[in-house]
Amino acid sequence: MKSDSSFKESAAHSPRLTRHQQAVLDLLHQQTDALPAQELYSLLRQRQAIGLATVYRALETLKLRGLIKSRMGANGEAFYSLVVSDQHYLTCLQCGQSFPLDPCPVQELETHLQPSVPFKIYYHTLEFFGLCEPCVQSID
Amino acid sequence: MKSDSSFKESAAHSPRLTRHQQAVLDLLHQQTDALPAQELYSLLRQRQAIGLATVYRALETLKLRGLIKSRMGANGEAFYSLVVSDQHYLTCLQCGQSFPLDPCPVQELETHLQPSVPFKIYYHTLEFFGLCEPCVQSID
DNA sequence: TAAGCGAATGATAATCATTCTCATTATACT
DNA sequence: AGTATAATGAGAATGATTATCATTCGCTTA
Ligand SMILES: [Mn+2]
Ligand SMILES: [Mn+2]
Ligand SMILES: [Zn+2]
Ligand SMILES: [Zn+2]
Repeated sequence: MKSDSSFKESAAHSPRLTRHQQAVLDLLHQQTDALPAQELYSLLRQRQAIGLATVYRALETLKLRGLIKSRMGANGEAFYSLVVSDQHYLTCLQCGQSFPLDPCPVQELETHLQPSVPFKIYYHTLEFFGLCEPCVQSID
Repeated sequence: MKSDSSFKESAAHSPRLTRHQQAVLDLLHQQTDALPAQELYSLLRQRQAIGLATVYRALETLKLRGLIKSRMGANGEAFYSLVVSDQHYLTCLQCGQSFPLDPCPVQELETHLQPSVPFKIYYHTLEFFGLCEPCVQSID
């Protein structure tokens, strides 16, 4: 059998992913950082014909299935990544720079929390905000 | 002396808050939940003349001073609240409903983290996403 | 107190990510 | 193949936020 670079979903009752939904998911598998929808759209267009609305709809579908997640950036754009990725940041309110933080400090918490709530948890967001060293000084 | 319902800022080097900035801060002191800028604008207008742009600028100023914080809602609108408030939610990806979660599970973590990073932490965001009980079933 | 000046304000236009519309096309099933 | 259903794409619409820019405010100084 020949190798298959796509990542198939094995969910029991969910309908199969469409070609475009699969393409979006595959693309996210190749990324190390979360990307905005518009950026994913540009990257996808380099390889195939696809509409922007379709990208947004695919992202919505994948998110409802618990395969990907999104975090809202400061300027109202959403950044998408795989649910399995688990990266958090310190973000400067002044210059906007983000500094990665690892490991995830709430992974264990989520595991403990899940059994105690009537809610199926897919993922979490966690971010710290403040001022980076250079910006703290430039405020004076 | 007569009582003063406003909340004065005692920062050492920061310029005094303007009348409108103070009004925004006072209004946030009266809220139990985070509110979007547009909503704060409506509430403020009931008591005084003020421009929408001024509300946004006041919120930005107050945030840079570490007095208030904001979290981005799913639809791209920011919700503002006092930094001292510390409330997190479980949010359903399907119906959008939010369920409060207390106490804050990372307050202690933030305290431990602060000394180990070259960054002045003002506040954090933490949110869990997934499906609420009714929505889990309606998915099938 | 009057003049001067930089910051703050407000009305409005511009921006821009996201969502909506609807006609067209692909897919699943008989 | 023929029909029902879902997906797609082009472009318009939406709506929160930001940028403009002329005016006003607050404060210092003569
Ligand atoms: Mn995490
Ligand atoms: Mn908290
Ligand atoms: Zn910074
Ligand atoms: Zn729900």
